[in-house]
Amino acid sequence: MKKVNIKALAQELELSLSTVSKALRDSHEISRETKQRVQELAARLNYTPNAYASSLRGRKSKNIAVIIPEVADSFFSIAINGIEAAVKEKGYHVLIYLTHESFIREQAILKEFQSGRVDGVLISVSRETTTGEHINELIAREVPVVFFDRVLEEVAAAKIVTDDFESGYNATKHLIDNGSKRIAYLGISKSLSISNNRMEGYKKALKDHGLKSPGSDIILCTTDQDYNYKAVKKLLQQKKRPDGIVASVEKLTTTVYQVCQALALTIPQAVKVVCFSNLEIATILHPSLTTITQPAFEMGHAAAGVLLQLLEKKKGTPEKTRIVIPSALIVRGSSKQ
Amino acid sequence: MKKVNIKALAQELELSLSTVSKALRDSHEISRETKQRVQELAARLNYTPNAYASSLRGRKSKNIAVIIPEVADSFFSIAINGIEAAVKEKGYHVLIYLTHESFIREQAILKEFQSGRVDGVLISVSRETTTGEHINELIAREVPVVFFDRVLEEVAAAKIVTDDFESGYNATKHLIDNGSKRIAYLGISKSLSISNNRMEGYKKALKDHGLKSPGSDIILCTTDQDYNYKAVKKLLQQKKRPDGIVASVEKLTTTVYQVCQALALTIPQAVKVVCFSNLEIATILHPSLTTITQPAFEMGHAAAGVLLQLLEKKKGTPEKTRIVIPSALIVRGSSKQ
DNA sequence: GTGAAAGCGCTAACAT
DNA sequence: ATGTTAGCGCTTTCAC
Repeated sequence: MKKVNIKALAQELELSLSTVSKALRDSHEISRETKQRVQELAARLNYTPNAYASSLRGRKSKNIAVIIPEVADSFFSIAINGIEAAVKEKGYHVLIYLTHESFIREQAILKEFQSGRVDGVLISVSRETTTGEHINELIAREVPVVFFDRVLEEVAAAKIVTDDFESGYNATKHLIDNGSKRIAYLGISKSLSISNNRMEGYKKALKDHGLKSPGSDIILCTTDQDYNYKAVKKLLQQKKRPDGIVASVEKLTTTVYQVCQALALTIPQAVKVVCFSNLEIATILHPSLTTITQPAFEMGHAAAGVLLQLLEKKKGTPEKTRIVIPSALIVRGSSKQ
Repeated sequence: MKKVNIKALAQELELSLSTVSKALRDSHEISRETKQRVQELAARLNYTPNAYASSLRGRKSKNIAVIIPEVADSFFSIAINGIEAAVKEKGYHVLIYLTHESFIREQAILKEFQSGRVDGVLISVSRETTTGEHINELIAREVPVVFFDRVLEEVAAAKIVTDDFESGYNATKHLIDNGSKRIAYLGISKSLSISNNRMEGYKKALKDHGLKSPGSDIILCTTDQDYNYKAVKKLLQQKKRPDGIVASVEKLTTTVYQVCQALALTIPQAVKVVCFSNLEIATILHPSLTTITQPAFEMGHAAAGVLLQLLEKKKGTPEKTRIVIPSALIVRGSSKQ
């Protein structure tokens, strides 16, 4: 099939390239009549402009990158829905990049954005990421970056987050209110903003209620589920074991339930559990799972919204918007008194 | 920051554009010495070629599109992992498009690919899709298309599928073997390949074992979870209700468990359940869920592999590869005798 | 109201 | 071994 580009249209209509181009973009300097002829033919031949040719001229590809640790995770997949919803209206396209929690990959991915593959970047950093050099470099090249969920405070860029500290606090307080005396915290990184903030909230709640947390009650989980299983098992096999668990990420739900089952510890009688999770299926677990549910869709949607604003405006000073969308504690069976 | 492009490099080194270009691509017609100088400077200035400029010349953007109904679904999100793994090595980038099960959106999305935004397309069609016109049009424009999971048989393109018929058969037979006498099937579309094939397997299994299925035992679920809940409830409230359920998609798991709980029907004693699902969490449901688990990662990986082959080869006749990767029946508590 | 021509960044055919 | 040039498809001055 011969390709239909502006040149083809122009020849067919016996007009010049520029007239056709202008007509297609509905320029006021083209007569109504000509516009109509052009647009009609374009529709008939199913003309679609070559996005990257315009990109080359105007240095905007209408592509944005979304960099996340993982897709197979309800928070991130729902966030993508939000991003897509916001972006679609404005005609942008979404490129997905997975770091699999590796800083090296994150760097390599960002490197590719230095010459116009995408107009802007939405990122939730890997759990290994401790420095923002790679991101600053991108910003220096005038590629707008917006963080969502997992942010790097040291980088001056817009950030969309949830109230991690408060959520950690609330989750912990909820367990205390329901009778837990010794509460463990399952985190995923020493450096990650969300994990840390949630942990600080946890510590504050303990402190406010006169409870102490032996260092051994805080566990950093890894991407290796076997390792996590063993670590949690060890935690719950102690003579004086915790009677409450705050799990800071969804992936740990299965681990906690499995370990409890293996050790014949009944939830919530022996151990009460709250998990940060967006899994719809939490309702049908046994017992149903008390969760801190993050506004995943809204966060994705807001992050994309801010990025689009940055993109459509003239790129003045990098905006330092900060939006906080609260999470909700949804009480279910796993934390019952 | 001033942009570093080939021209900048050339000026700095006092070489011509083409020499630099060739040196960067490690051409044999450039002296070792020059190559070294060029590559050194490029590294130092952090030069990244503008992908879309090369795209314009060579009409390949190194972008591929993945079109799926939904990301917040374990099958599709795991499939994306497989796609990403296959594609990354070869330096391709992944654009994600969600149809939300709408045919109209699917058409609109494909339309955008007619002029080089992506080099190739991986698609799992929406449940509303019954015709392949939009896809054929793309193929006519020489954009390679590979189907995975949800295919359209009428379109001549490569297809990566799982053994849906056999899986439907096995799931049903498994329930029969475990004592179910009346088995319902929850599908999602009259036209969709997977739902149909699974249903045909279900019907065949019933027939082979001398069981009949009143038409009312086959329910087509929608994207409206409330509707589904009511439909399944109605199904199980009948005087002579089914004692087995084959649910053809993951989203229906929650519905089935909730309805059973609401009606005080114990799984598996009152109703046995098998669900097509890749949810890791199936193991900790109560009872744990018997599943048909699809090779999601492998299917995504294989589909991307075939597409890359199509892309790297000369685009001769559109290959009609068909790869079938079997699913596995994983027996757990929900179907116990 | 329409057209000619330059140029976005890069590559490849064609000199030298 | 290195350089010159044309052109990918499109937009945008700048002429007419």
